[in-house]
Amino acid sequence: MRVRFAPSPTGQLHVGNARTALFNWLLAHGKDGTFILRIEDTDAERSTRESEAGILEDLRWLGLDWDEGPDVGGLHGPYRQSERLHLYASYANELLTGDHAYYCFCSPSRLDEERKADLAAGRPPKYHGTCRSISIEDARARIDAGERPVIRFKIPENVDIAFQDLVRGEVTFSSDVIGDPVIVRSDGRPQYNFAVVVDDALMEITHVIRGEDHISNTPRQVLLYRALGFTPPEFAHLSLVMGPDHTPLSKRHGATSVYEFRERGYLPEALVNYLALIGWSPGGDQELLPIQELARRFALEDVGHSAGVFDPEKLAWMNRHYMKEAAPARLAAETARFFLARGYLRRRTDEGMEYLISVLPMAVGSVDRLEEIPDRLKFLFEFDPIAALAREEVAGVLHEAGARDVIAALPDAIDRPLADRESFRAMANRVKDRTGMKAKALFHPIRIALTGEGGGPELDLAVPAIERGAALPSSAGVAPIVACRERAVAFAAAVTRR
RNA sequence: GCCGCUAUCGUCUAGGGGUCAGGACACGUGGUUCUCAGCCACGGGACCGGGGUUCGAAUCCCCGUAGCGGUACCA
Repeated sequence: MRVRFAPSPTGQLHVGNARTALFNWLLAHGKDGTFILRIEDTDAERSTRESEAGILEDLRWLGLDWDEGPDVGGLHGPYRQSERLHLYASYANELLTGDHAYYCFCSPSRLDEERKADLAAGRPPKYHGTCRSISIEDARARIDAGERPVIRFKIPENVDIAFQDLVRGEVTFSSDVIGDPVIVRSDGRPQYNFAVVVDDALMEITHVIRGEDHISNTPRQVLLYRALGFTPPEFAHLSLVMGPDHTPLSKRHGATSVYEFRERGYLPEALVNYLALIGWSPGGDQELLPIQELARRFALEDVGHSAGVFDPEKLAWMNRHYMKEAAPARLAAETARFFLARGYLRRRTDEGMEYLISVLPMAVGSVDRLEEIPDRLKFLFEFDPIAALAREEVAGVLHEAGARDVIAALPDAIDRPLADRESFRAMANRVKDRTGMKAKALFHPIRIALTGEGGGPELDLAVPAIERGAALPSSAGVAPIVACRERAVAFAAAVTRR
């Protein structure tokens, strides 16, 4: 089995296309097949090397590695259509001499008028076949005289073209609704439908798995295979991914490219797992599955027929799951950039990374994305009693019975750094004895005094983290962290002054 | 317009002539003796409409309707 993913390098990798790539990859890996990456860059105006590089990077990030492709080579290369132009020219010529194709000199404006007339008359708009009868000798003479024709493929009249779609079953089109398609443009570049057929045939692709938007291209491709003397591959058309309003997923729905998801702090395994579940079900009740297991269970027969809505909430849920599963060291490596951006980390040092690793677990699992972690841990690096008390969330706690007493008792109770859970608990007990406050009435004021926030990670974890951070030398490259005692003093003073 | 594809909770889906129509996300309620988040438990919530076939249809067939795709010298 040989499958391929064939993106156009005209922008970032869209999650819908990533899903197509994933399904191909899953099939290849579940069936011991070969996964090929081919770059469809015949649209010279829109294709760029930058987006090609970006797409390759995104695919690798997702873990969708390929066996043959533009960068790794292979026996069926080259793997960029722009480097295969001679092949298309040669096959176009074959079609021309075999009377399966002809030169067409019709002007765009004439074509446009015909199309409008067809539409107005309620006919399917298609090429009228004006140039079909021009002999190849006459055509060559006109070319020599300077005209620049396109080459069209002859669609036989009045035949049904049927193919077996591995996800949808038999699909039939009448050739009468298909006009003779352009296969080579006037500038000599091949048109999509033609290039794909030549490439898929030459690359010996056995299963073409692609988006549903290609389903109506398939009949003309099947005809092309036959005219070229190739056996058509198996086809499978995947339904498209939609936005919540059931229109094609686009920028106005939020993030749509793999790159954006990566930038926002989604883990690749979360995106992969989520994408696999749009339009496919592994069966059973278990949805959280590693990519290898997805591959093991994947079957085209189980792929759904209808379009799926992309649900960022469910992706977020999966991302939380995978963040909790990820090793802290990996998480720290992935998250450091966000801490750097916020200034919480001034540079990457071993000591700074160790600190990150120690504090990350209390934040992970309560946020949707890595990007949100610094905010969840903001209390470590930013402590400003005045600003905190200006917020209702914090100031409101002062009205709770005994809150002011607890806050006043705090500085003296913290007679040494609260380096671990036990010393924090012991300190809390001292305040409890002194003020008579307990449970919420005790801990809530302690929280605002020590963190400046009304909510946040468990104090058992948060307080020792503050003290560990405060003990860090400046060489650790971590933004200065104020110790608990100092915090308590400053906060109590701010409350009194108020 | 024409051609094609599609149709189960709000969303992703399982099921596929007789099921209490199952699960997940989201939502609601409660719990988790510091909070938010999380987590746990419980709960509400669906077979597009109409015909047919059948003892019986969400399931098969037909017709509607709706959504999507195509109808390019884009891919």
